[in-house]
Amino acid sequence: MTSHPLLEQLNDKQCAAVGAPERHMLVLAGAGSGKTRVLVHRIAWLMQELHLSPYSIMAVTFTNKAAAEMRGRVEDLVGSSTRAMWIGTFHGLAHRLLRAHYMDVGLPQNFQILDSDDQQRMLKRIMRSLNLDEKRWSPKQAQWFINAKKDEGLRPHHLDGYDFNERTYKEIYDAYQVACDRAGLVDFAELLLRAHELLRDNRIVREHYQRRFRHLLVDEFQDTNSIQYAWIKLLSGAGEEKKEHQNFVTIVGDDDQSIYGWRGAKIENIHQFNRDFPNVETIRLEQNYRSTNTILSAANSVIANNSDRLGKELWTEGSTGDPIDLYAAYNEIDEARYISSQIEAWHEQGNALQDVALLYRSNAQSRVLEEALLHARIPYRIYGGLRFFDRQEVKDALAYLRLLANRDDDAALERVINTPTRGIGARTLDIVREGARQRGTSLWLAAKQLATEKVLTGRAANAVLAFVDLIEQLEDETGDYSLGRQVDTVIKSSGLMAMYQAEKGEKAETRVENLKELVNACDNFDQLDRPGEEEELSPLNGFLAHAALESGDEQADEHQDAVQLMTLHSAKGLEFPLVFMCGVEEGLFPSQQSLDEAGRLAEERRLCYVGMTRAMQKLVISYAENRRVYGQEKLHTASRFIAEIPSENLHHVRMQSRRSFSTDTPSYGRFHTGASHEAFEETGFQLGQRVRHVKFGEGTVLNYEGSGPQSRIQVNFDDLGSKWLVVAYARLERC
DNA sequence: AGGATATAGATTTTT
DNA sequence: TCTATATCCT
Repeated sequence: MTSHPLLEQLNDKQCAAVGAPERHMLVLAGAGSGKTRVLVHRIAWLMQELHLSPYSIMAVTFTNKAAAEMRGRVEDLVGSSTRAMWIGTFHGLAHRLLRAHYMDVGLPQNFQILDSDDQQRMLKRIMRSLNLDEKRWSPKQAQWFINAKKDEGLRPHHLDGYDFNERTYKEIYDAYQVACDRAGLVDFAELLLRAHELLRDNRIVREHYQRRFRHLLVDEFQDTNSIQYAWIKLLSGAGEEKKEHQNFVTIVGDDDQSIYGWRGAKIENIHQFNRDFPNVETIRLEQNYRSTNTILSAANSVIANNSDRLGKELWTEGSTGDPIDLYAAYNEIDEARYISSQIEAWHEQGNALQDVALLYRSNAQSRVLEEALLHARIPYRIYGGLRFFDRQEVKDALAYLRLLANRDDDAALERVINTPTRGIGARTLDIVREGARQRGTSLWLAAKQLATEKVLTGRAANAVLAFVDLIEQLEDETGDYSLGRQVDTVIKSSGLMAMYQAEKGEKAETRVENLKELVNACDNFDQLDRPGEEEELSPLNGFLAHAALESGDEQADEHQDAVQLMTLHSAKGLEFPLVFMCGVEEGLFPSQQSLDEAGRLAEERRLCYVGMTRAMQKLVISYAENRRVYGQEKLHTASRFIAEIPSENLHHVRMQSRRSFSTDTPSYGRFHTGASHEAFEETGFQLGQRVRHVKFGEGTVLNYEGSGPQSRIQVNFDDLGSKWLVVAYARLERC
């Protein structure tokens, strides 16, 4: 292949993928192998070399962030607009399809999207109305059930309902769907399912898109669920007879980084792809441009313990690098302190804090880490908190807007009919709900009718009518306002702003700020600036869709130099020079629950692989031998994943560095107040160490008091439980 | 309507 | 142990 500007600075494998002739392709892209680069260059190649119009290309991702990055990089590369290209998330593109064909799928033009919080509230109401035993059936489980079925492409009538549980869930699913349909509401799973049904059942629509999209590219393919895969298959026309058009699908993914099986991702889709699509060329990207050799060989060794892999081994031309530090902490506080001391050392050597990531298995672990960072005055940022459009006050405001856009939106009405309180209590609402149920109408209409027909009387009727008036008047008044001004008026006239202003405390102040920020966001919301949104959609509906589908990840002050804290899951796709993997203990990572179910352990191991391969220069793994879990002190052992790392790649950190324990705040921490750690270590024992007693047998050092030979030491004996002993007399042996 | 008290439940997350 | 929510009071 002769050199081409698009192929410069790519390795052979990358070139093969970018410059391939038109065909189905499976790109197995290992961590840090330049996956996005390949995708972006491939799209540019299709346009520049194969002279394809951007109109005929669709690229699908899972997150908005990935979609935005891809579009930006393609535009930089080709230097022209990619507006006609469909680049987006599965949900975003499905939404687009439904908007364009709302009549074909039986939705009102102004249908709205329910996020998972809305969905849960909706289910709660429905389950109440079905008079289900609330002890036995929870909205959470019902939500899980329904979404799982939708992800499998199943409607209530597909369920046989043989067992009692399923029969009840089926009933809930049914009632929920009826309620959503009546209110013009679509949940996330429904977006995908409805779009799938549209393509499946409507030949004209399907063929239109098949003709249009000659090339389909799917990122993070290992995370696709059944309905997403079915979607791709339909769009590509795979397996269909007599086609006058030929479509090509490129999937990019890494089976070793599939960590979302628990929410329906089907790793098997990668295998299935080879069966469903003819003449697939598989290209492996195994050269890693991120990590040191040490980190890669450790990660390779760990993942090698999984079976059924497509097979891939990362390598690098880079240096060996430092060994992986392994710190066996006495407890979680010790672990956090060790980490913060290491970060201080890193920072003092002139390195940036934002280059450091602390990764943990579960969110609950962040608290202790935060305390230690706070104490050491190290700034930090936690990834994946509550997002802007998910905040209570913002959702309240949006619910008013939704009601303006669509009076039938029962979920929105329920949320704000008495927020702020306007004398419409539970009793009145019950009557309205019942009325709506009997008449088969929306809550809005029922409320209005019941109040006018004097079914509701006195104060209740007046309150309901006042609410009805408020909404109708708001629509009249703000109908031709700019979006920002409209929202501003709604927030003020509804009394929302006043309600939050009346509350006191820091929390209330932020809420007021957030409401103002929402007005700001509306002012800055420019639909014309949004590629792929050229279909007619009112500014209000455009903004509501934006809020539901892109709930706004980036928080403020992200430019401050700060350590990043996040779960292993949210670290996927990111990289950091220095990475700490914390709490690498049996029962925590792999998690206890994953040990019970087949296949889950392998996913935990992939998660470990993902975590390790985030590190560029240095990886530090730590675990605590004692950890408080739900208030209970528990003994933990090192995770099996640690034993899967070759010992030549590991460096066992034996002792605390001196400075890490020079803390002068005695109240900090639960243990060893008074004596210093160093003084204790003079006794020859360490916290967490295994010891043997002539009579009591073997045990682990838990705690100590005092220093020198007179110090007392607490040992948790394997057979007898914990005992306090005086070091000088106990004649303990190390073992 | 709001404040105090009981009780369950507690991986992982994007859209 | 901590938290979110449900229920019970006033």
